[in-house]
Amino acid sequence: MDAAPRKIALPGPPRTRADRLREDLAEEILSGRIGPGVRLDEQGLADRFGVSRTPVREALRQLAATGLVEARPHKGVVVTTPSPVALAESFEVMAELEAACAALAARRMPAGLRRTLARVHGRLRTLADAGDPEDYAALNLEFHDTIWQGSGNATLAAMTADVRRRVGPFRRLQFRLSGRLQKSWEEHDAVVRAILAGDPETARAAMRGHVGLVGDASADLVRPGAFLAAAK
Amino acid sequence: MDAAPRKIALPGPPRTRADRLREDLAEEILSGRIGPGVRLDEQGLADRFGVSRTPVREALRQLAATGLVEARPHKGVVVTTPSPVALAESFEVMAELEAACAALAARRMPAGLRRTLARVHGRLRTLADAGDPEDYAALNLEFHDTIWQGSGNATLAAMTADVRRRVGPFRRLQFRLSGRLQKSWEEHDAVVRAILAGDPETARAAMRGHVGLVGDASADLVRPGAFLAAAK
DNA sequence: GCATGCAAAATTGCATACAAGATAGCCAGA
DNA sequence: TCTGGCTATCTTGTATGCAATTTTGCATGC
Repeated sequence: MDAAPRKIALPGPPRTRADRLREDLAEEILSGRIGPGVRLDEQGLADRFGVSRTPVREALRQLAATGLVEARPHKGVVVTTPSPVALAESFEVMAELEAACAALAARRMPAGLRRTLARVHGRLRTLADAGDPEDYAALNLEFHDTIWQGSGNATLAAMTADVRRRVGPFRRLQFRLSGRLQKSWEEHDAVVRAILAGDPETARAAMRGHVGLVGDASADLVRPGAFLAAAK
Repeated sequence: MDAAPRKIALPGPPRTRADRLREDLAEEILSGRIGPGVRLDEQGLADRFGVSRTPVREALRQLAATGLVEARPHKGVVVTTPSPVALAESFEVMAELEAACAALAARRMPAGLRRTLARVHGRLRTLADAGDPEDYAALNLEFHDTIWQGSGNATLAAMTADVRRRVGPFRRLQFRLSGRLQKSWEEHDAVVRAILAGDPETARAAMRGHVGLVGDASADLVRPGAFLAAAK
């Protein structure tokens, strides 16, 4: 006999409909498929996902608690439209958090992660030379993730990753701009040197400058159209 | 005619049962009245608050999204019991956030807030001399809040206040310890001097040291009994 | 005495029904 | 024609009932 289970038993706990809905909606929002200001109709979502309103409401409430959507009593929920000021503040927070990660990493990043960091940094150099914005952006995330891990503070790492995810739809990735890849790599290089040298404050300053530049804390980095799309 | 409304019209929007439940439960958890590890029974809460399970569930889902409670499918909701490691990490995050606030405040705190800061600082001096831990703790919060506002970054200020609130139940306030008030005030003094002098990095370092000491990032600052109470 | 398996109870997840508040459209009057 | 208010409709908030899963208790066998 075999009777191999038709459904592959995933390791995770049995997931509920509301959980899946929450993740699906979050993904659609963060990917930009559902833009800021769009109203999320409960019955509409229920129909679309083939469930009742109850799990939809629970998913929306969780998203509201994380700030991804805004819900006002009896007035429905809409995808959050951050003000330019709020966006600039988020970028500044991100810069400070990333900088803190770098500083802590400089103090206590384990040898294994240091080697990983150096390796990723080296591969980024190749991609920068090749001028490949797509792959550079992907590996760039891994670069930062390595430093988050290197902070030795999972809570801080999670917060940093979360803020970065949230501002993601509003960043304009400038990697396509001529020379931006090279400049980014040089900024990375300063961060890597400081971390490997065990110099926290230099690492912090270098990282803050790097992130602050990539997502400069000014209104003009808002992705054009994001707010227009939000306007009803 | 008068017909004065019997219910005072509060400025806020019409609140829903789930909202009130969420706030009430959050308050009970953060105040320590509902300790870590305590199971939150849906029907029990519904009976206690005189509502049905539906708003209770929505409140619990929101609390779960913020990390105050943990919900596993079909297994109920329990008040989050942070591990000693997670707690230490949170304290470290708090120190970094407070330090970032101080650094930004040193750069751009408006004159009005600077005067407020100086005034609060002066009153704290009086309370420290008088050796009044209660009032000192209260005004100490105002001291920090002034700096949060002074950062000019409402997002950062909110994050910092939130982290502080969450670790609140696990801090052991050492203001009662002899000499602690004086030492705290001296640390404050270094922060205030750096902010008023417009020296961001000195302010950052001073604040990090201050917060790091008040809630020292080591396991022994966990309030004794918090985990014992959690043990079922 | 202890482990194992089954059944019943309890609890959570979801769907449906109803209530309350908000929005929109219409009609009356100026 | 425009304005004000009223009603109809729609959406959300809450309650209730049922389904699904977990847990508990007991009986049975070793």
